[in-house]
Amino acid sequence: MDYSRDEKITLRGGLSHNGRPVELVREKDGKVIPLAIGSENAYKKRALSEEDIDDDEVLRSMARRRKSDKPGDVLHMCRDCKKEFKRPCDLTKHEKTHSRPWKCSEEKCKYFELGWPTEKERDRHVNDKHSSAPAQYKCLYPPCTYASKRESNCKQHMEKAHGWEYVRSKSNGRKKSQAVSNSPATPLTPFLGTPQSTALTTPITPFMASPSVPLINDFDPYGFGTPAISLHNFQDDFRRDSITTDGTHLTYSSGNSPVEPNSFVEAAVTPADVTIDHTDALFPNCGMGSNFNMGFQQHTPALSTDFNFNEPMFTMASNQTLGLPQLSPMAQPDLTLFSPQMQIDEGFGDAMDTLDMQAFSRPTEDFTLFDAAPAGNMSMNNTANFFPDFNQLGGQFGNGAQQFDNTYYNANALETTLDEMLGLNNSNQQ
DNA sequence: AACTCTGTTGTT
DNA sequence: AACAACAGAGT
Repeated sequence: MDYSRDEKITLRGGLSHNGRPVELVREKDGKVIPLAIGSENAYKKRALSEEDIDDDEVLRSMARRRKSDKPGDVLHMCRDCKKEFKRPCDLTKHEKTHSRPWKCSEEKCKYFELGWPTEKERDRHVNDKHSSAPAQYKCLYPPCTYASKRESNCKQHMEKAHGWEYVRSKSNGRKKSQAVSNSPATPLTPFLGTPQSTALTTPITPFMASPSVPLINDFDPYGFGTPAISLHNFQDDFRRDSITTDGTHLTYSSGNSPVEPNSFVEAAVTPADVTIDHTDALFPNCGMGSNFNMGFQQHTPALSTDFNFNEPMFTMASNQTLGLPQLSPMAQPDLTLFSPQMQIDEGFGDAMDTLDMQAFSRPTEDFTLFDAAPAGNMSMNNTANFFPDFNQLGGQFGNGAQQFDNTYYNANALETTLDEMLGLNNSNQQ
């Protein structure tokens, strides 16, 4: 390695300075570059067998800096591979790709020694390689039979193979397109249709939607079609921690992967531009885990005028009406533990009386739905009111005061909708 | 700062 | 094309 005259080699750090051992660094052009320390963890780029990165790689890495990075930004450099990160926590995360502390439990597996950078990756690996019944994410465009153990791959498949367009819940640094944020035109273009929920497409799903269930007109700009709802066993721990929609779909996702075949309520939704992201508001302390979130994201302004709150927001297939939003194509992974009695033309009674209700059988108290709350906030203390069928059957939610964040939606409008919904439950079952 | 989700990109 | 690994960014 050549060093020019404008460089200097110095000792930096030390436990009293930055908590790290003193290291030899090279300073050049205002940059501080740690010198190689003979680490056994020298960064191997993706392929673990690849050779150590060379100077070209360092330059490429530098070139990848974003334009938005200001010159004064303090970058945090990995001592092993010299990669830089804007946030310390990103460096911390990156360093895990060297230490790989999460080990596979299978002794014969190479990842028993090697490990994974994150628990999630380790779990995903176990699902991929060592699970006797790995979770599967299925393509929801019938009759496509694609399935993947990876949710992201399934999503990618549906986007590429079927033109599925959905609004990301995170921009990941990319600017949201106008179409997403403001214009109804693009997201509502009905071109390719929208994948149906798992309940509609997977043979294993017992709760098939009735083809005769009418669309909810104003909520079906995609021709999304028959709403359906599935009630899967609530057994094991409930580890999904979010349900989101993107204007077209609701999506469950899991806080831990792989997900055991948990059960959950699943439904197809008419694609109102609604994002559910604060499930705690609907399921306070009902045994689904404290991180189970569902909430509402307000309709995009341009679409709001089309939002007909006089129409039922949620419905379900069969003869049931549950106050549940319909779900998304990604309401996955595949759930293999279905109760045989969960048939479409049966009520919930049989199933709900048994283990399916266990998750709802927490102690509870009665509350008033939308009890006196400050304007703009809805305190929703009796979640069971959202699920009168459950309630009638003896299912109960735990109590817990939750609030919707009214920055996400128009509280009055939603309340109106919910009133309609509840009214529908009482008098308009299909 | 950890966790989470998602996009990008390398590898198979 | 699909799988896999990891980084960027939001919560």
